[in-house]
Amino acid sequence: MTIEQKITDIVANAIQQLYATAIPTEQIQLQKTKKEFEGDITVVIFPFVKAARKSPEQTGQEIGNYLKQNEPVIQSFNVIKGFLNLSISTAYWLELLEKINTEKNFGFKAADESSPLVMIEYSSPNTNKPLHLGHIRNNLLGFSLGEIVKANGNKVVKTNIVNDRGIHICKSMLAWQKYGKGETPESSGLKGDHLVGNYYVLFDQKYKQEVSELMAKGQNEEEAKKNAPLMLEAQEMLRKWESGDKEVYQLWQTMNGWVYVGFDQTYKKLGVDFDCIYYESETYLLGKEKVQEGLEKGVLYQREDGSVWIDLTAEGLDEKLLLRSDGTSVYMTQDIGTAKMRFDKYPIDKMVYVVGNEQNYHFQVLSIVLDKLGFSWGKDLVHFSYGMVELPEGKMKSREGTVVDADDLVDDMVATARETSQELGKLEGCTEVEAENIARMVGLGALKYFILKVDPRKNMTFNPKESIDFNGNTGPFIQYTHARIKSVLRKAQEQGIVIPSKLDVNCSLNEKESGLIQLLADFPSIVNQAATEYSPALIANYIYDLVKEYNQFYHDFSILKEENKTVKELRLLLSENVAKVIKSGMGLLGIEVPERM
RNA sequence: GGUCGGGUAGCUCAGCUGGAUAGAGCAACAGCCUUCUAAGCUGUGGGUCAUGGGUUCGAAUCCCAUCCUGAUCACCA
Repeated sequence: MTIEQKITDIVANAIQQLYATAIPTEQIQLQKTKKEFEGDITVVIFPFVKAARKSPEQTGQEIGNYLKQNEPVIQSFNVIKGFLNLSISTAYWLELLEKINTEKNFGFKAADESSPLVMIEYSSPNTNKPLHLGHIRNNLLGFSLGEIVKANGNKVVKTNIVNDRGIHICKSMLAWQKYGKGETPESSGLKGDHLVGNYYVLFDQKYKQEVSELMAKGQNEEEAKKNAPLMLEAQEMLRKWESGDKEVYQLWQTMNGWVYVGFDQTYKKLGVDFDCIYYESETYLLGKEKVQEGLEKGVLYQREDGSVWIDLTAEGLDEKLLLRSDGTSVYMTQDIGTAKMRFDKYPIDKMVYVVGNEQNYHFQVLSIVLDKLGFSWGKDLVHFSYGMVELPEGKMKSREGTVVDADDLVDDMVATARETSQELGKLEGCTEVEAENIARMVGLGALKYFILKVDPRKNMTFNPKESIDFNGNTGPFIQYTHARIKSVLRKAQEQGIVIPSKLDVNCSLNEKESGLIQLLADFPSIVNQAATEYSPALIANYIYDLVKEYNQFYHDFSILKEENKTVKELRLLLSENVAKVIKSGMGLLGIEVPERM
């Protein structure tokens, strides 16, 4: 039972005793006491004044008195306006810290056999271009959500659906075939995904040329776009692919292979991974089957031209296409097939799709479609819908070359971290390998934290001209604090100090210390909230608060030079546990923390 | 036009299940290293919380309207 629950109960009793009124516990509002007032926990009195028929101040006094008499943990109180500020006893805080210290995975719940299985789909790249900043947000959010859901006692399966087929893939294949002169990653030294991406861009350029030529000859834009030879060729290529043309298929395999090697490097660099990867080329046919089933069941209907639709007007939505008139599949079809494949393999209790908010409508429809097709989890699938990453000028546009490449960005961040470390002379005495590993952690930490600290639902702005900060509310600031604590702990060990797990009950506590313990104690509920709200940002902001508070404490009080032994031990134990929570919290964001930096 | 988001300091963002004088960081300026890591700490300036109404003891937070902005409404993915 937490102190908050305890106080809530006693406040309810107090109101019952003092005013003979039963008050629902939801009406008992507790909050942390603001810094400028004395106390740790504050009870908001306003909701009770009606029952008390007294002024807020008087009511507060009466309830305060009752609490103090009936709960030894409450040491003193004061009432300011309608707020009852309670000071909690030192003994309570010390015990709380001891308890936190005993839990190695403090704040985390372990999953067992009977835990629900949550599948999280994220990343979901197209194989025609390299990953960019938008994908980075997706990948970081997906990975972090996985960690958070896991930490809340669920089994998690991370999955990825690779969009490896379709007209867009054929475009880069065609461009390579026509203009590539046999270029390979080996021959050019380019990363495979970048190489393929170049041909996708090239296709677009050549295609635009053709379109404008046709328009010059008198065709309107729509006609020209349809009739451009390159587009016709690409479509022909897709048909050949679908009919299993050997040459096309081989080209497709070769080029996708290049891309996968590139993606794997990027994923590895980002520190994200998957438990199972699906490929659209392997699932889209299954989707078609499932659509046929739906047709037979009468859930779907076929038009005269052979196209298959679902009518969602009863749900307030439109009619939605599931199969084209020529029998080829669309986006939705593939999702249905992938869903079936996953469902066959895993006992999925909850499915989470990490996909941008531009696809809100798609998932609204998908949920209903899956439900109608008989997937038990279809109805309450979660579309984790996150906002776009925008540049100061607006949306990133690959055709205009304004995309921020994922590999470049990570490399830049690591390089900046490396330079900063050198400038500050922080890594003297480290081996080159250690120094490089720290630069990697810090550079990546800066990028990851920058992205994850903002509310995922909101669009965010990234300014490539202003590099991501390393000071203030940033990943490196948090990592730095962790390194600092570790440094103190190392020194303590060198001095032969053994940090006790039991503290002297007579140990005194200053405000920073009790405040830190109180913050530490919040961690489990933050972890829980992050899962129910699907928000890594909550974790990020919490850790920042904790770290900010710790740095003030660190600045104001010395630890190893403290003369009072019990106080010194307390501060060490406190520091150790702050480091522990920093590390596990950052772990939930997929951010590593160094021992020194 | 329909549907769904978003509008908080010069900039990037917290706060949004209603509670005290709306918070951080960056940028600017001024301080703090013979003391456990200054990637830190302290201070100053900076706000009609888009606008107008409403509900309430109390509204950045809830409701309504308006304005601005984004996404979406494809036989694209």
